[in-house]
Amino acid sequence: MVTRPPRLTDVAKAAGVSTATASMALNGTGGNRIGSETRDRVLAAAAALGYRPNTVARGLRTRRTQMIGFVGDNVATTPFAGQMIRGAHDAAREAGFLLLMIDTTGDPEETGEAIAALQERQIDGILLATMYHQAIDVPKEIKSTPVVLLDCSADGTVSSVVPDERGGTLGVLAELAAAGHRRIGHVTTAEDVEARHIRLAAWREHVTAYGLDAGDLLAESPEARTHDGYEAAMRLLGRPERPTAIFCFNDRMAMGVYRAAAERGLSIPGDLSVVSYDDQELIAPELAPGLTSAALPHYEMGSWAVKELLRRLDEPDAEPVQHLMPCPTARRQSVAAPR
Amino acid sequence: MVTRPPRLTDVAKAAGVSTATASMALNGTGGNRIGSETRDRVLAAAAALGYRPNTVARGLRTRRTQMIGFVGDNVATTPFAGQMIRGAHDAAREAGFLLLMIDTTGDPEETGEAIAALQERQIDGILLATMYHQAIDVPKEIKSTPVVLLDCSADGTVSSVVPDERGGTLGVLAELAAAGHRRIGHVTTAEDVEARHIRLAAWREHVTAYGLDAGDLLAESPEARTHDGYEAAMRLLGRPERPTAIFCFNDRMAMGVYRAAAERGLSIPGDLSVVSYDDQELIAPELAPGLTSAALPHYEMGSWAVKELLRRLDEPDAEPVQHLMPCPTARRQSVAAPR
DNA sequence: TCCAATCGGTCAATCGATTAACTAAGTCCG
DNA sequence: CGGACTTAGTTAATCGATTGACCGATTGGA
Repeated sequence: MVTRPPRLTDVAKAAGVSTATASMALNGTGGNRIGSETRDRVLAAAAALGYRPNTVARGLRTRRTQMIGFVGDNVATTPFAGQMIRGAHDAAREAGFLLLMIDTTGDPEETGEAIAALQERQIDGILLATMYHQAIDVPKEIKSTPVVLLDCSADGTVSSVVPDERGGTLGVLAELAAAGHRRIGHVTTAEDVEARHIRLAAWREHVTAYGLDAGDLLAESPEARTHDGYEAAMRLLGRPERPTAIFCFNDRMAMGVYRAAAERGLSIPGDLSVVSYDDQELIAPELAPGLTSAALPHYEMGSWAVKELLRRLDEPDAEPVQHLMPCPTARRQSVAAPR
Repeated sequence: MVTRPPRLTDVAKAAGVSTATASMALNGTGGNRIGSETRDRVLAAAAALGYRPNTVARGLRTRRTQMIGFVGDNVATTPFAGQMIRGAHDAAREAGFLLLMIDTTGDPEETGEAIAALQERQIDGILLATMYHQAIDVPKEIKSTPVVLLDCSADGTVSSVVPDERGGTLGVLAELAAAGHRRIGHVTTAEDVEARHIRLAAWREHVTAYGLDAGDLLAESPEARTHDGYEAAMRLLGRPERPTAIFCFNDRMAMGVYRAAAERGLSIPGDLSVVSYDDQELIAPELAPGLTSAALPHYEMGSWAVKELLRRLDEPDAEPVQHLMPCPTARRQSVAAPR
């Protein structure tokens, strides 16, 4: 016998009340219109029947689906920023929301379609996430739907959260400075991304404060892969007056720097200290010696974004907030005093 | 002026027909009851108004939400199996479905709650995924909801897809055999997971076929992290008659094996060939030399699972299928002929 | 010529909740 | 005693689509 799941009507009938009463009793709405004895009867009936509200029906009536759309460019599916989803997921679930996820290639048209698909499903709000910190245009498809940007920022008309790249950079550089380093090199990518610019600028500021020529200490490669890091480091370590420490654009490049150091016969951290950015879980702690790295607070950003979104659902007219999330330094063994 | 999105009524009015007609025209339902001229008028009106159906209302009526629940234990949020989601996501989207994701810690009670939360939302089916290939009990909460297991298997009453670990193992071992290796060691974990058992058994079968004693060639560590691989390899390479090649339980352990080889003064692949399992994108291609590894077909499994689920939505009485997905060998530079 | 089938639609019930408007009974107080 | 409140509910409209039942006008066959 196929029994369909119980409806509110069934609960109401079992408790001997109207569906209106049952609804109010279960949801605690309607102020004090429901007697406590009646409420108990309804609750008991619901429990006995194993009643679970049909949120589709509820959503139709209330225009709230308790679902948040998560649109990301390769965020969900690449190893890098998964913690962003985890953070969003946890914060959402805590508030009784679920994440409806769409991953895109980053193509604006595709993003637009994704947003439309989510809006058809009447999601309550949208999280727009990118894989790397960057500036974007908010798609015009989002008109009335509340939105929060994750790891990207726009024109200031919507809330957003991005990592505090400058703070993170100064953090790991301070680590080196505290160990006594002055000649700190930088190995970076030539790609035109926000992260590169900010990290580079913060590093430049730091070294020029010591009166050093940043040009002597900078090495750049076309991309940010292991091999690019290797190449840049080989060049940097081949210069007449080599740096005593290197700050890498990210952990992947740092892996290449480790390789280059080994090839040049330099031990880390004895001959060369290395710090980096991203604190990727599959790299930074796994390298030997463990890599000191500024952590991208993916989890915290995801969580913050959901909370901000929920806040805006309650107060649609609140001022948009541009949030900078701190990047704490993950200390490991790749830093020591220079020889 | 806040204009609410157009409803079917608006389209019908604009086209001068009833909502019934408009609905049928837009959905192509009702056979040939709609004249082609009328249909065009409706379509034009819908396009002009920018009409998008409210899928919540539709879902209430049709009992189909075009959403699939994805329940995973840390799957979504760890770097490892993200491609599983990607595969499921793409296959779902192609069929007009979206993924409603819940990540759990693997705790059965939590999983039960996750399933209930999804069922409340009237998802059409559920994908139950685990991070590593393992046997599970299908939660009893899933009664009437169609379900497909991803990277895990159960009692055969539901469809499932898991990697063909045996085939994958034999694949990389064949690679070594073709290069001329006989004494092939195995570095593995002591954890009680399906993957360990199958890979170990396939390896044992392979080496005993040469009349070798598997015990001489096996080294085990408590877990499967880099350091565990390092320790096991150090022991294995310290034995009197060391293997000419090592098959590692996974890429993480292989990283440790690389380190051990370097420490013992053995070059890869000159003195020692190494093959592994998982083909993790942040490890296998990034090591030097690139690591030959049996790839876990996460994407394909995710995609297969969704297709199977959709099939079962159409034919609920179809026989459940237990699918083995092949693990192709990713060839790199870590294999050469023995000295 | 007349009945039945076909064509091209419309009407109204329905999915399962929420909630504004209403009601009936009891209470309070001048 | 009577009007105003309070208490504890009920009735019925509503959200926006889908779809079974129905209907009037043609067409076709006997």
